[in-house]
Amino acid sequence: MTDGRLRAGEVAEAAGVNVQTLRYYHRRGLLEEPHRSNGGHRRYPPEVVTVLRLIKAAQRLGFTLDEAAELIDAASPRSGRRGGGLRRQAMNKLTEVEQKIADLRRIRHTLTQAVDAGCDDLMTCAASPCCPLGL
Amino acid sequence: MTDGRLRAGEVAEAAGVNVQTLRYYHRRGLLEEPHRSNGGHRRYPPEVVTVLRLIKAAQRLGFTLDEAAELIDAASPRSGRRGGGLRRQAMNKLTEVEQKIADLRRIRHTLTQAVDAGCDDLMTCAASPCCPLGL
DNA sequence: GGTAAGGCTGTACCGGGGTACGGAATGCAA
DNA sequence: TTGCATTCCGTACCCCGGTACAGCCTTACC
Repeated sequence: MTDGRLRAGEVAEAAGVNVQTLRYYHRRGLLEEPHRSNGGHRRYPPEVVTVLRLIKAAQRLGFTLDEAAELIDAASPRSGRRGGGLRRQAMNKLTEVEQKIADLRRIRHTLTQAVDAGCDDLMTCAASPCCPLGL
Repeated sequence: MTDGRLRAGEVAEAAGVNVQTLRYYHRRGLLEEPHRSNGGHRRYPPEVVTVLRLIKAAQRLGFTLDEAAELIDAASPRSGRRGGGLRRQAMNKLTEVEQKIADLRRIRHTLTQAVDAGCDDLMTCAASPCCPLGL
């Protein structure tokens, strides 16, 4: 039946995910259950591939799956609370990312100090007053 | 018996970890099993608190528990392969941290673009040729 | 209508870092 | 010595993001 609907394997292939991952996303509520064939096989509309790509893009941007679900929900035309959702969440995430960068910079600084101190024995280093780890 | 040895709860309290976490670290091989009382209770030497603080510091620096175990092992005076271990691992981790910072900067860039685009409907945004998410 | 590829379900497992529970035994102070 | 806090041990469970397997069923194509 060439009705434009896709089988699970085709969706998975097109989106670059595992078929099991599709089921996992259904369980997690990230994807709606599609219509089934008489035999119980899922027949996906092609749009689901875009949704999957969105999820993957959100993950790359540091969103968790729950956050990705919220993003998709906020972006859904069927969602009552349209407008501002995506933008607001992206801005919040931007703040988180800034914070992570700052944290990592501090970590980098500490590691650099540890390397520069030529500190090669943690117990001795930890006991010394100049220990960059601040124990 | 005031012999300077600490009970599990005292160690946990001093190091700011859960008592269960001590047992977990023993299982993971991060902490040596200490001497036991006649009744089988662990009596820790005070130094173990420093080791725990080292583990926590290593975690803050982005090391996994396995890596922390290696660091402690490399730092132990009883370890045959002293010298260079800590420094080398710190340098490796430094490279990883630099990479993470670069990744986050790219993410920040993309998020900024998404916010600037005022994109508030993912499906529409994804379909547009100017979509910063690059779907 | 046969057959192979693909899909269905439930369940278990991975790794990382723990936390919780229950029942018995110990430790310690009054 | 009594009584309460603490610790013991094994085991199970948590979150996160999946992945794997077994055994059966459907679909698609020849």
